[in-house]
Amino acid sequence: MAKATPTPAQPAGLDFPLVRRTGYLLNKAGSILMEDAERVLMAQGMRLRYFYVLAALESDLSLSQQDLSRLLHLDPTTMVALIDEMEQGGHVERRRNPSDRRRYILRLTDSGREALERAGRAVDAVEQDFLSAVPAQDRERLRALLGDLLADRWPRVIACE
Amino acid sequence: MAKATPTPAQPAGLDFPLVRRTGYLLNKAGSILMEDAERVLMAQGMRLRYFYVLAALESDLSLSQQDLSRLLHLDPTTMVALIDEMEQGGHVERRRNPSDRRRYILRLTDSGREALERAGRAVDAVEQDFLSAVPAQDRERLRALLGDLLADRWPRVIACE
DNA sequence: TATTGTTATACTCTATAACTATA
DNA sequence: TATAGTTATAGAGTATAACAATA
Repeated sequence: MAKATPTPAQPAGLDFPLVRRTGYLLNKAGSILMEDAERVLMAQGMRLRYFYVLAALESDLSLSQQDLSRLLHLDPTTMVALIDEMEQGGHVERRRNPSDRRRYILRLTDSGREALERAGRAVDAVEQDFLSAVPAQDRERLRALLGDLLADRWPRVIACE
Repeated sequence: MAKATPTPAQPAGLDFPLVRRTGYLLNKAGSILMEDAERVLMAQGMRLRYFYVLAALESDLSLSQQDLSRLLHLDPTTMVALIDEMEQGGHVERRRNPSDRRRYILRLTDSGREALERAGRAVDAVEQDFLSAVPAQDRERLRALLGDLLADRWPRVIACE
């Protein structure tokens, strides 16, 4: 509110019709942020989707692989390979679920918890850098708006236990 | 402002730490919108990146293939295949640039202009549907915020000539 | 019969290197 | 020498189908 920006969302030096579409901007912002995060995490031997899995497992919900794949919108078969890599990296453990022996219960290891924290700090920095063009109040406003927009779009099933 | 939303960006039924990251929300919003648009455009024999190319060519800037690839952040070699398809579909024409015979000048055909309009309406509908969860004032606010965030991130070179 | 995890496989997308024609 | 466009090709990512173990 304090900022006087009567000008439209048309940035310096670039004028083509897509730039005035919220959808295109949303898409672009998301992919830029993803690429930046991926680049920073790579330096830690980490990847963005590893980070997503670690973050999802932080809440002790007894998630299975397919729970995870639904939650993160990844194919179950790619989740197999993903968890393979993360288990080999020592960040995640597979235990059989005693009450349904088809499923695993995935658990963070101590090393996984450390990696999560380290990656979290890196991703924080990337996000803050990206969002620094806008005052803090607007950053919070943006987060709230996005939360509202996505409220009905989260995956239905997050089966625990 | 009229809406009383003291609640954080934590949607109904889903609580895990990623959901409170603006970066994750941005990413998710962008990819959902992209998938929705792709699905709708498919029914017209259209694709989202065709639409991007058509929209970029609407402004008569004498863009070459590499201009386009820089503008849309696509590899020059994928741009070749892309323009091949669109030329075969009759939406785009390649003409040699007389002042630099290495380059093409890409032009919309009449059919391409029609396809652009039709696709534009479809994408409008998708965006409006996605954004309908939020009042019009906030939609405009969102667009302005995203525009500010991206102002410094647009590709440097948009050679016209 | 349905579901979880798994493998093998095919398909799409993207990136790399080498070539041509122009500059 | 450098650049625009092109081709061939390799690599990553993703999706499909079939299977074993369990429910």
